[in-house]
Amino acid sequence: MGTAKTEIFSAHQNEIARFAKAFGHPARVAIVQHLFKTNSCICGDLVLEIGLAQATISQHLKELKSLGLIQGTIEGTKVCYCIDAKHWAKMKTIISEFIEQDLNINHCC
Amino acid sequence: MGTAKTEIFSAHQNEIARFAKAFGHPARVAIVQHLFKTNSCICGDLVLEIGLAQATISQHLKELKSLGLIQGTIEGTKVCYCIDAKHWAKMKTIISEFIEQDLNINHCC
DNA sequence: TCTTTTAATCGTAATATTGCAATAAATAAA
DNA sequence: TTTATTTATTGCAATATTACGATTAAAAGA
Repeated sequence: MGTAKTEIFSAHQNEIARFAKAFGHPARVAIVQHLFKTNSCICGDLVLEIGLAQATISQHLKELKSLGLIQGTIEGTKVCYCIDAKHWAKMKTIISEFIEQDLNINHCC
Repeated sequence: MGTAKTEIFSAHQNEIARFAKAFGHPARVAIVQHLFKTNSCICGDLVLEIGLAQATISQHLKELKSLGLIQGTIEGTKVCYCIDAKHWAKMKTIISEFIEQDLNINHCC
């Protein structure tokens, strides 16, 4: 237990959940917002911008990176992070389709 | 630790994260999809539809209900769950605005 | 080379989440 | 009233997540 029973759900359902989970923490929301705002960013910026320890930010960045939502390029001793447009668009399609479902006309309750 | 430091983030960032988190588990994704498909539903249906124990489904329903995304009406010994159109629309606006941000033209990496 | 800067990783503690059996609660049906 | 039927709640175990200090790794600069 403690583990989600992913095997009983469809690949699509799991994919929606994985993307949604990525945004399920305010730090990751803030990171993404900051990357959109500046369109390029070094990690140190984020540590100052957001009030979490460097190790914690690095961990959140790793999660976003593992989903392909952001991408990091090494620039000397710094790492330049930015949104990965291609994967972001894919996520956008999948999540939008899910949340923009229309209700049928007839309600029961 | 183990607790997210919500206090250092804006109300808006926390709200995005809370909604996203609700869809961060495939069971809740499946529940929502089923409610949209049938537009009304009893809990027992969900236990059969999804392969989780009754107690587990009840717990997931509670989480969705606490965010106002779904609503339950008691019908005898059964409970009729459905999407709460008003709150769903609010969530849709908030999440859409977040994921549909546009990238600036200039990329650094 | 030695030091500084920057980010990743490791180790660990605290809390949250997931899942389910058992039980309770509430209504319907016999 | 007694017995289903159905869902919520409780209690617990297992795993995941969050956070951070300490350390490591890698490159830049003195």
